[in-house]
Amino acid sequence: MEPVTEATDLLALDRQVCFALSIASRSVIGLYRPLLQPMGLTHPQYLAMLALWEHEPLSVKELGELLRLDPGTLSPLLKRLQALGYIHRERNSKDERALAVTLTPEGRQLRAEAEKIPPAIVARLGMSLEELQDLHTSLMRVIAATHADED
Amino acid sequence: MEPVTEATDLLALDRQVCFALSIASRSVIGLYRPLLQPMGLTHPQYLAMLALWEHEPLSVKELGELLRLDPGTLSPLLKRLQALGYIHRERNSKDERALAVTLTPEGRQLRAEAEKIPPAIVARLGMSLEELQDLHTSLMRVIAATHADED
DNA sequence: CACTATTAGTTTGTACACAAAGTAATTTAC
DNA sequence: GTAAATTACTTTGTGTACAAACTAATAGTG
Repeated sequence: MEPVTEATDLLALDRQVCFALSIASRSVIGLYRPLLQPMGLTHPQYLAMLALWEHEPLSVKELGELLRLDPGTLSPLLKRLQALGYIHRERNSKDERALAVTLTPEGRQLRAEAEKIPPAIVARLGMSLEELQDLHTSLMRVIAATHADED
Repeated sequence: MEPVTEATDLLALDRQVCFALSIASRSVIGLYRPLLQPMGLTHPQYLAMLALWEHEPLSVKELGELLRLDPGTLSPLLKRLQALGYIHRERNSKDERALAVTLTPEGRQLRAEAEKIPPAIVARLGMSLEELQDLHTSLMRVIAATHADED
C-alpha cells in the first residue's frame, strides 16, 4: 500500500483548492483596502456600488442575486452606504415590500474615482491580462459548478 | 472615442476578478458546510485542523503564517476548537509568550472522518482534476503576486 | 543589572456572512 | 373576499476577518 506522502495525502493543506481560494480572495481584497479607504468603502460595499452603477435602481433581492449575498448581509451594508451618503433607500411604490435602492449624486460621482481602481490593482498584481482572464474563466466555472443543481 | 459598453467598461461587475474570487470562495465554502456540520466545524476551523494534522504542534504565530490569518482571528477560533475538545492550548515552557497548540485524541481521530471530504467536494463540483489543478496553480500565483513586495 | 524594544497572544470594535426567526405586504386558493 | 401561503426585507445570534490597543514575556543595549 502506498505510504501517505505529500503527493498522496488528500488532506495536505497546500493541495486544497478551498484553502487557495479563501487566501487568494482575502489577499486580493486586502489590495483594495488602501484604495477604497479614501472613499470610506469596504470591499463588499464597493461591489454593491459596482452593481448599482451598472443596474440602478435595484431591490435588495436583485442585489443579492447579483452579488450572491443574503438579505441579512445586505440590509445593514446598505444602511451603511446610506449613512455614507452614496445611496437612497426607499420603498417601491408598486410593491411596498421591496426596497428601491438608488444612487445619490455623490454616489454617482464616486464612479469616476472608482474607475482608477481596477488598473491600479492589475498593475499591483503584475500579472498579464490573459492570465487574469483565464483565472476569471476558471472561477466562473467553479461558481457555476457549485450551483449546478439548484432549482 | 469608444463608447462605454459591457466590453470596455472597466467597472463591469461580471468582469472583476475580485468579484469572481469572493463569490467562488464563498460558494465553495458553502459546499463544505453540510459536510463539516456533523463534526461541528466551520471552514476556517477545518483549515486549522488540516494545518495541525500536518504540522502539530503549532504556535498561533505559525498557524497564522500557514493560514494567513491574524492572531486576533485565530485566538477565539482556537478557543472554540478547544471547547469542541479537538485541541489543547498550553503555553510553551521554553517561551511563555508562545502557545503550543496540540491535538487531543478526539482531534487526531477526526482525521479519518475528514478524509472523506475532499473526494466528496471534487465529486460535487463535477470538475476534472486537471481543471482543479490549473485553478489551484493560478490561485497560488495570485497569492504570490499579492505578497510580491513584502520584506 | 536595569531600561528599552521586540515579540506572542488577547481583547475590543467594526463589518461582513449566513442561519433562523420575525414583520409586513402581496398572492393564491377557496 | 377572506384565510393561508408566499415574498421582501429586517433582526438576532454565532463566527469569522482585521485594525488597533493592551498585556506579559523575552531579547537587546548601555
